[in-house]
Amino acid sequence: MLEELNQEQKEAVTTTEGPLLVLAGAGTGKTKVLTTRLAYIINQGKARPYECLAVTFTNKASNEMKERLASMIGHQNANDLWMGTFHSICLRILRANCERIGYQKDFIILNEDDSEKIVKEILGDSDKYSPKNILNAISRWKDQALNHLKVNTSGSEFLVDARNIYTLYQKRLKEMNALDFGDLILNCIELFNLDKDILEKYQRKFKYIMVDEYQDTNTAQYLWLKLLAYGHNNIACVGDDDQSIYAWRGAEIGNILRFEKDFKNAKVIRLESNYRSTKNILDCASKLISHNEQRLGKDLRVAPLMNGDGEKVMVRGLFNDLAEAAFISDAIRLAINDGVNPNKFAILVRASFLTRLFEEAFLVRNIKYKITGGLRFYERKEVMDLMAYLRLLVHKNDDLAFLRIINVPKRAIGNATVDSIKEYARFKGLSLYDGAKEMVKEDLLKKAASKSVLSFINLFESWDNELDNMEHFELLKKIVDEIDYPNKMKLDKDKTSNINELIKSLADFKTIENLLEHVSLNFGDEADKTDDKVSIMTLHGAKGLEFDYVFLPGWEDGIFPSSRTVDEKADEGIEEERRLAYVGITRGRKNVVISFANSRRVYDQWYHSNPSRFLSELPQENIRVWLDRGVSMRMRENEKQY
DNA sequence: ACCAAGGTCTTTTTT
DNA sequence: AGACCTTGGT
Ligand SMILES: Nc1ncnc2c1ncn2[C@@H]1O[C@H](COP(=O)(O)OP(=O)(O)OP(=O)(O)O)[C@@H](O)[C@H]1O
Repeated sequence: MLEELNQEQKEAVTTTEGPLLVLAGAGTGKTKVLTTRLAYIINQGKARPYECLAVTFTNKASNEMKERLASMIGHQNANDLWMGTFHSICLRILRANCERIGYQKDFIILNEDDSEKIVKEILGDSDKYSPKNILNAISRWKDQALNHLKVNTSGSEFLVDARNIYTLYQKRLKEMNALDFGDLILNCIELFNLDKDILEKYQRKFKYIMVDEYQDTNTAQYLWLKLLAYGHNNIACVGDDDQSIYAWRGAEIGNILRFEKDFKNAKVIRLESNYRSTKNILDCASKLISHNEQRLGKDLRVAPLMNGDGEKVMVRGLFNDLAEAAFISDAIRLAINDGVNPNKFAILVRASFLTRLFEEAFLVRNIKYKITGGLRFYERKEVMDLMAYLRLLVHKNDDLAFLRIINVPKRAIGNATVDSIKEYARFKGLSLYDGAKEMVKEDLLKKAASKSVLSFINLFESWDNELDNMEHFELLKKIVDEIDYPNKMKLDKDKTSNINELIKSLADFKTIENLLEHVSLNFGDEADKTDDKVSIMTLHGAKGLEFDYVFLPGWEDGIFPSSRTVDEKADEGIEEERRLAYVGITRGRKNVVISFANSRRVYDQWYHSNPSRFLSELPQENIRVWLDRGVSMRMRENEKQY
């Protein structure tokens, strides 16, 4: 097990006691070290699997690590580990203990859409603020582990208002027995602070704690870890400050910078041998990231006896975005014809709308691809609608689900009726569903509306009766039929097939609640990595992955670095964009191609675009430049920008 | 309560 | 361009 590792890696694996930080650049085997370390602890008998807590950044990463561990420590052991994202682990702890902080065990988890609707409702007619901005403020507070009582508003009118809305928002959530995403961590911390017995139980339980991608943890996650690590003080974090790319979501690069101060007697191990990429790729990445000021600074070199110089990184300038997509997809087509597996290629873009052109180019050339990022399956309107039926079916107090579907498809229940139901339910302290039911019984609605509402309720009561006798996916099929969804909503073929997909996927879950939870935690649609497809994804989505051939299109000022970041966050923003570029380049094993286009269509309008400033930060001796006629790598002044 | 017409935003990244 | 929302007429 240890023989595959170098000296420093071995040291990191066998240093099991006390706080440990593995600080190392891309491709140095941080994840591999973490995985091996976990196996080492189990195989040495230092702890039982359920005494180990391992936090990964995504659910996908967690599944992959579990899979690799299964071959090292056995399937059963791998499954018994407490492994998952911060959110899924906190959820597990809260399900078991949430009554202590005033929630019922079957609390629901709201998605962003739901949260926004609640904020909108609180804001009412006022359009002083956008719900998005308010919700963003609330989420960032939660990332900092600040509940609505702790928020410091320091005089700004916006912050004061946002704080007041935060208070109302939490009240509303509690009424619905609901938590949002950020609450999972915040409430877990509050549970620990409130009940020392519960905290101590988990402190004793988790003999070893391990965290991947530590550079992208937020304050709340740090505090949570600190509470748990207080027991055995065995906490190992791995990360790379140069790969911190989630500050916009509340991640605190300070966590990794402060590690030695936060955890007394911490040992820091640096890994400097890169086992992934060629020298040309590494030199490009290192030079680029050296333009950042805020960094710890690390060396990165090709591991001995590995890879070698390889080919130079190509910088390709093209006339427009279509030519760029054609160039890349032609290159991939040719390589596939030569027998290269499509899954060796990745196209990594700054923003998900940039995947569009590649999708089209691939379809024309008959190249198999998979797109990750952008609108996810469970975020599609038609899927969310039907999920709302399932939500209301299992939780009659899910008011948001009720509001979503009470008149979808149209059943002649308009705003006036819904408002009167809201008012009545609020007055009586009932859920909207129960309120509506009672209003029908007491004959409090207009005649036509009453009839429609009754038939809505009757549908649910009939489905309730089937809940125990019928396979869930068949019940969903029945629901779709009875409300005549595809027909009434005039769904096209794609959307109808999404519905069927949803019905099929429900068959994989024991209960409807399982499906709902799976969706809330953003477990993807488990695309198997075994399939032979080109990956098209955002740079953020590519974190932790590696590919033989990596294409990085759209290196244009305004797109990458994104104009929004530049406007809003100036230097700090640019540095994070540069880290994103570093992440992109270091995904490549053999070959990296960076490209930019002179003009690009955005919102159906043509814009001239300047080459990204990052291009001029690459070392001349490691790149090979190929520009179309009339395309220059220098910036043009005074052109129309995005 | 519904619908058609017109207006507006959209695309930064996601647990 | 297209999705989404508001508006005013029915
Ligand atoms: N000692 C080693 N010998 C051979 N290959 C290694 C060794 N250590 C790591 N590797 C390989 O190097 C690659 C990168 O490893 P890994 O993904 O663990 O790095 P990482 O530091 O987590 O990277 P990143 O920060 O970019 O996500 C993997 O393919 C891994 O198998």
